[in-house]
This record gives sequence, C-alpha cells and structure tokens, in this order.
Amino acid sequence: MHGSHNDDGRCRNPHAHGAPHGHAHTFPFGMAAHGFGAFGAQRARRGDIRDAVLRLLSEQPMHGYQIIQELSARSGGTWSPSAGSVYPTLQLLADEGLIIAEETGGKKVFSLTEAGVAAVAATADQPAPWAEVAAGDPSIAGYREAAGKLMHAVFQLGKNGSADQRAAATEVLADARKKLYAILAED
Amino acid sequence: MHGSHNDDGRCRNPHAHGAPHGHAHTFPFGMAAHGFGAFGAQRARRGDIRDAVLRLLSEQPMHGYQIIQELSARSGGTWSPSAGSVYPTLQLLADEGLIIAEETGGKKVFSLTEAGVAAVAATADQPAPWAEVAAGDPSIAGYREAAGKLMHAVFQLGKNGSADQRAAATEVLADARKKLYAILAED
DNA sequence: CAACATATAGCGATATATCGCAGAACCTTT
DNA sequence: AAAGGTTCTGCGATATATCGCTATATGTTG
Repeated sequence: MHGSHNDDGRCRNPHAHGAPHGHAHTFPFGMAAHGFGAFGAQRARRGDIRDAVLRLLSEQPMHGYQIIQELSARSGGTWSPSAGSVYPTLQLLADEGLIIAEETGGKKVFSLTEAGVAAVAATADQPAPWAEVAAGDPSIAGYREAAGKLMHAVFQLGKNGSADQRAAATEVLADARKKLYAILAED
Repeated sequence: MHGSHNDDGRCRNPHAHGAPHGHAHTFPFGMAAHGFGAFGAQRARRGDIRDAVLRLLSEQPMHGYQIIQELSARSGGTWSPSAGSVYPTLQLLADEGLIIAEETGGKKVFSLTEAGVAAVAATADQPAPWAEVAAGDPSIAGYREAAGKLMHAVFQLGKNGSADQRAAATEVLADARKKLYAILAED
C-alpha cells in the first residue's frame, strides 16, 4: 500500500536557499535542547504517519498540531511524531484528494474526503499504527517515571535550593552518574 | 526610559477567538515539556528584551530566530528568550519606527533605522542586558554540569540499556531522588 | 540468500506568529 | 512606610511550514 503516487516529488528540489545554517554552539546544559524528551521513542516505520493521520481523521476532523498531540497521547508518549512529518503528510494527502483543509481562524482543520474514507476502509482490518508502538516494553515505563521524578527533584533544588544544598546535591548527582556508568559498563 | 508610549495597546484586544485550549494530558515523562531547560534562567526584567534586541541589531542585522540564539549564546544559555517575547517585540519596535523588516526569501531580516540608532546610543553607557544575567552565581554552573552529565547517562541507559540494566538504573535513580529530597528537607 | 546500493519517509532544526497566564514593577491607599 | 491592587512584560504553549540529514525499507546483484 501507499507505495504509489508521488505525483510531484514534494520536496525533492534543493532550490538553493543560501541559508548559512551555522548551528554550532548549543548551550551548556542540554536537556530540552537535544531530544531528551523520550528516549523510548522509536522512529516510526514507513508510511505509519500516513495511515495514522488518515485513521485519526476518520474519527474526527482535526488540525495538524492536534494530530501530533493525539498521536503522542495514544501511544503513551512513546511516539511523538514531529511537525516536520505531520505537516508535509497533510499537504501530500490533500494533494492526493484524500483529505480537505478548511481554514477556520488561524487554524486549518482537515477532514476526510470520500476517497479518504475509502482509503481508511481498505486498511480497517489492520491494527491502528499507534497501538503497535504503544505495546512496548512496560519496564521502560518504570524507568521513565523514576527519571522523571529525579528530574523534578533536581529542578526543585536548582530553583529553590541554597548554595550549600546545591553543593551537596552536586555530589549526589555525580555519584548517581558514576553508578549509572558502572551499570552501563557491565555488559 | 522606554516606559513611555504604548500607542495602540498592541495585543490588548481579546477579540474572542473561540479556541478550546484543552491542554490536559501532557506526556508522562516531562523533561523537555515543562521548562526543565535551565532552572538557573531568571525571567528577564522589564524591557530587557527591547534593549537587548536593539543592541544586537546595532551590531548586525538579524532575523528573529537568530536573535533568540544569539541572546542565548551570549548569556551562556542562562537567558533563553522565548519566541513569544521576541517576535512581538520586533513588531512593536517596527511599529515605533526604530527598526525595519526586510523580507528575504522565507526570512525577515531586521535592521535599525536612524531613530533606532539614536535609541541605542542613548543607552550605550549601560552594560549589555545579557551581560548582567551571564554574571550569575558561579556555584550554579557546577550543579548544572553535574545534572547535565547525569542526564546524559540517564539518556544513554534509556536508549541503549537492556531490561536488567534499566531495572538497576531505576533503583539508582530512585535512591538519588530520595537523597535530593533529604537535602531539600534540611533547612 | 546475503550483501550492497538506492530511494524515501520521518525527524530535528529552523523560522515565524499569536494567545493566555504568571509574575515583576509600579502606583495608590491606609 | 507597608499593604494592597493594577498594569504590563516576558514566557510557555499553540500553530503552521520548510529544509536537509538520517535511518529504514525496498530492490538489485553476485
């Protein structure tokens, strides 16, 4: 399925947009900067986004950002499709005539066309794309929660702690890191 | 200075845009989601963004995103002004005639007007806004680094670790959290 | 059938813009 | 002068869109 079309090639033209794209520095802390968001997150398989978007729109008309959120919620936060995946897919789908956009205020709400409904019906027997990723290793959840709670404590101390407390906490953090690397080392 | 005018009120009109704004769930991990980015980051003082933007543009014409990055870099990552602060400020400044936008391709490059140059000259004796935030408590840096390195280890394990390793790491994380809360408790 | 080459989907980063909320600064009153 | 309320600024979240890199999946060849 879905291996057809491509009609226009979409973004295949480099078209020289002379942007420097320096991007060296990156700030000293990291965290929010480079995908710490969810390490358990696998990269979606081929065409998953297409199917997922179609399936989601068959339930209810939505706009792009809402699709991202909904998909993230349904997979338990495991699969957070990026804007760079969703929006091009929506345009592609619209070009193919499977969905139509309706601009309401600042938002674009997408709904299935008749062709779109037919396309969803064709894959109705298959399980929902987000269900597959959601059914991952449950042991990850515990680790995630522990890490999340620790982060909360780290944040609390960083924000409301005194210099002395921060110094003590720094040692705790360094110690935890050492232990973690020790665990990583033992194969 | 700069506390004058307000000419139009800018965004003071609610103008009923009937958006639901549900926003309940938020994913189970957090981290990147709710300002974990940098706890040492103070909220900028009144009019800091205005001054900073003007000062930055006096050195070199830039576009919005570049200003955000540059400001973040100059303050050592301590002060990362948000898009929600920069873009409205740029429009305000443009409305006041201190800067002008020049659309080049997909980017809007802003430069100072003569009035803008004069405004910068008026505050030339004061230290740069980003310098003040940069010179913060140095003891925070150590804590930040320790937290950052720990996060790196946490991430490594979450991504490349086995189930056994993850289980062991979860205990380490829980233990570290307990110690952190103990430090927080002792006033 | 396995190793390699190729195509392409997904993603992070880049870029811009607006809204509602939280909090700091300011002003007024007691 | 302290207490209180008001105002306005800065910020996170929301929303959309594109580019180039990467990893995956498919197809081809030995």
